[in-house]
Amino acid sequence: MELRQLEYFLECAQRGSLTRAAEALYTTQPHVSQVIRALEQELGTALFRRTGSGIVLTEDGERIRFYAENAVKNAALIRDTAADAGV
Amino acid sequence: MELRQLEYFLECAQRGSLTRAAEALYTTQPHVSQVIRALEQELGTALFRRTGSGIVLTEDGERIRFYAENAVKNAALIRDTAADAGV
DNA sequence: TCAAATTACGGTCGACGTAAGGATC
DNA sequence: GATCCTTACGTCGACCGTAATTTGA
Repeated sequence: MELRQLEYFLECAQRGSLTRAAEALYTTQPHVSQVIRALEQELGTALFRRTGSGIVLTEDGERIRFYAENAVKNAALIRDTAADAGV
Repeated sequence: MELRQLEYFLECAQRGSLTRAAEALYTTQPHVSQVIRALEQELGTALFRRTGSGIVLTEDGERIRFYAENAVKNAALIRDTAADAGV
């Protein structure tokens, strides 16, 4: 598991679409699909249900979302702390 | 920034030595050195002071440590949540 | 049938190891 | 001079993009 995967996951969860997430992340939709799928395989559970017109969080996905946000937020705090220290 | 870098950082901080951290992480000491250095460059600040007989956290390093622990802990919670869901 | 996701595949860049080179006590 | 960290360098695998295929309303 890596932070980038979690960032991709959160963007997908927020937008409800791999295509929109890919745009927001400045990458391609197949790539987002690969990253999410790798995360699901690593965790051994589906995070989204594919609906044919987008994606919807599964229960597992919703449970994980909070922790993913925390992890990403703490990474941001690290960057902020380092930036403040540099000033 | 990636979780693996933060895990390396925490192990180094805890052991006070790149060599010991490398053993604990099942990798080589030059690799740990590279990872830490890349993190320091990305953050634009030194996290450790090199003493010739090990390493010591700088003030910036100490400030960041707490957030790194939080990020890694939340990643662990994600794994736990997924594992419980699988049961 | 059409939009959205998946699979296949290839190039390139980074992760990681080995070997050699400083630095500090 | 022994021990620790750093630099240099090579290889192999992963990341990410393009193209083709599949899926579901």
